[in-house]
Amino acid sequence: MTLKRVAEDLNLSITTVSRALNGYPDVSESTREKVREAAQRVGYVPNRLAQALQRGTAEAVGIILPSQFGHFEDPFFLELLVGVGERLHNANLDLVVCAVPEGPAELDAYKRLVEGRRADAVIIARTRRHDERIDYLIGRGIPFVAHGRAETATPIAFIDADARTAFRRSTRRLIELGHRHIALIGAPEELFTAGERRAGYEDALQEAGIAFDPDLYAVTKLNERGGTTAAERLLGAARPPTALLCANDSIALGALRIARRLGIAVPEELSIVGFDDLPMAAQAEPALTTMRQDIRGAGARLADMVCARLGGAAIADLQELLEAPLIERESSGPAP
Amino acid sequence: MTLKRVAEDLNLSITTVSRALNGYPDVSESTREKVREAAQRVGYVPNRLAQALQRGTAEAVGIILPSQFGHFEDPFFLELLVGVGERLHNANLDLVVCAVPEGPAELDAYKRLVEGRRADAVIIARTRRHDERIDYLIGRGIPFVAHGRAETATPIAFIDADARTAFRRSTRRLIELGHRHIALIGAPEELFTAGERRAGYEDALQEAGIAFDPDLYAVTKLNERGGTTAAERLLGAARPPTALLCANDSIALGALRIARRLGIAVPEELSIVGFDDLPMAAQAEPALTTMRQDIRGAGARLADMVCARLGGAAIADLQELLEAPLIERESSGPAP
DNA sequence: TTCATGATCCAAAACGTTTTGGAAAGTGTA
DNA sequence: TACACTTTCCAAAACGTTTTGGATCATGAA
Repeated sequence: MTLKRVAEDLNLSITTVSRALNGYPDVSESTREKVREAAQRVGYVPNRLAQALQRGTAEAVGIILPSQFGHFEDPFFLELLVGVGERLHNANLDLVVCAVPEGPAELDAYKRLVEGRRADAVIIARTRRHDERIDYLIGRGIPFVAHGRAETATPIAFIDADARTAFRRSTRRLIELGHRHIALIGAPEELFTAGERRAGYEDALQEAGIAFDPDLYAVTKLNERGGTTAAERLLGAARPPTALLCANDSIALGALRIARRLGIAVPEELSIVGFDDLPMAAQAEPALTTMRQDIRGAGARLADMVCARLGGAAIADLQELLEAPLIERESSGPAP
Repeated sequence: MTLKRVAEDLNLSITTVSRALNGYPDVSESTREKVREAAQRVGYVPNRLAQALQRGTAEAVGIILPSQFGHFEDPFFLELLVGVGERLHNANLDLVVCAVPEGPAELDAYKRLVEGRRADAVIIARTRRHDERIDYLIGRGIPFVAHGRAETATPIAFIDADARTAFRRSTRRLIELGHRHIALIGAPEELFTAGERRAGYEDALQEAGIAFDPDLYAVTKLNERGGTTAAERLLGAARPPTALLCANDSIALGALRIARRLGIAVPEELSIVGFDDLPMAAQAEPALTTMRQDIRGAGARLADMVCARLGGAAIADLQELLEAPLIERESSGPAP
């Protein structure tokens, strides 16, 4: 059902029907009412493609989901997606999702999305320190908003958890509990957040006068398997740590499993702390101490920021750092 | 960069440029090469909105994600999404995602999506026995594919796990292990799959000459909390069951937690069986016996089916029932 | 020479919308 | 009456693509 048909039914011009429905003042109230009624009756819904073409804007934002995430990271992404999607829907913007394997295909997908005018802006997540996606987007002048920061020449719009502060606070708390041998299972170093987490950890160590010990530092993928292998190595060392700070809840859950397998009591012999506060963190046995991130809320803010960006807001006003408070549960306690 | 600009650069008509790029035979190889080169050089990417408008097809499929799923069900949906998305991307179709709260807004979102020509077809998941979404889509003649079945007057295209067979097999296995008091924590009865699961359970009971006992049947939401409350009630009864068959891994994990809290040993005193084989099922303590569903694979098939449907395939050829084999892990064993 | 044939190319219409720049008719004022 | 203004409407262009239905020209056959 098109505008033309509605216009013909009413013996009006397409122009008038269009303007009646869009609330222009140059159409009389009586015809406007007639048009509304007719449109309603025949079930007229504007063709968004035609609208978009005419307006020169797609009324949509794109997001890529890297399809080979480890399973245990998934809850993070879906939460983000739901947060973003719901808010965008309210703003009458569509969300176009591409699932592509990480790698060159990913960049290509962004290109298709925006240069093919399918999306006006994109959202990217899990930023790397040097992120070719961001370089590309900046180079092309494509509006985007990131979940996570990056090292870029020009500032970008982002929302991110203040992981540095959070990790400093958690480390300090562990020190307060008497721990001196605190290991960090960090994220892959190409991720921006990896540096933040490590920096926070080192900040607290330094404040307490504890030297950073490379043997107490491991790097691994942000999933459960990464947690198991890293924890296995750290806990098998000559002088094993009494506390394990993990970049991620998934990693922490993996560590928890290894501890159980090795017969190490948590938290009596070993404290474990995660990050994200995934729903399953509270369900773990023992319940996981972790730093909380409101992922769905971040998604909603991300959507708001995309709208603001499309509305011409300055990038400087679109940079948010969110608190990640420490939630102490059963997996952490005083040093043995 | 538009077709027009490329044409002007080359002193050719828009028609010729278009036809050159689209491989029509009525353009000479030499000009085709020139056009290709020029398009490449200036970074021409066709405007998909214009293409879509002209072709009368959106080249996209829609999917709704009901935004208030319980957290523990999420992995299911993301897996499905990734499976669908990846395959659609390969078919050069976009995936438009809407996140809306369940309820009337959901139907509205479908309407917007397809009547606004934003999507050519839609995918729906978690079908209900009488599903107003399906009625709507059939009524409007909108192509769709469902993950899950429904009771409809006309046949629909679907892919679904054969839960009835799976539950029959699992129940039979429990009986084989000596269980006679087997409880079922079923899904909300408006879901189509709820009936299937219960039917499979009852089939096996009947085969073994065991009467169905309403006191051993509970219904609950498909999430972890549902599992805890239902299990609490069932296990607190006068003659508690020795085995718990759950509609879902999430429910099973909730039940597992309750058993632990009540000091009931699993599997020595109580066997627990789930459904889905979520990644976390294998990680549970004890590892969960469950029926496996290849969710990502189902997503990929779903995408294939949508393409087939858009290509004019008959609905009768687009109905698939998938095996859900029993994966026996640590949470089930002989009856006490 | 004439005519059909093929090989290349192109103008224009169409998809459904929004917007521009009036036109027509009515109303009040001088 | 003549004029300006307001109200209400509309034709046509535009967005970027695909497709239809030729047009043009060279080639070879009759």
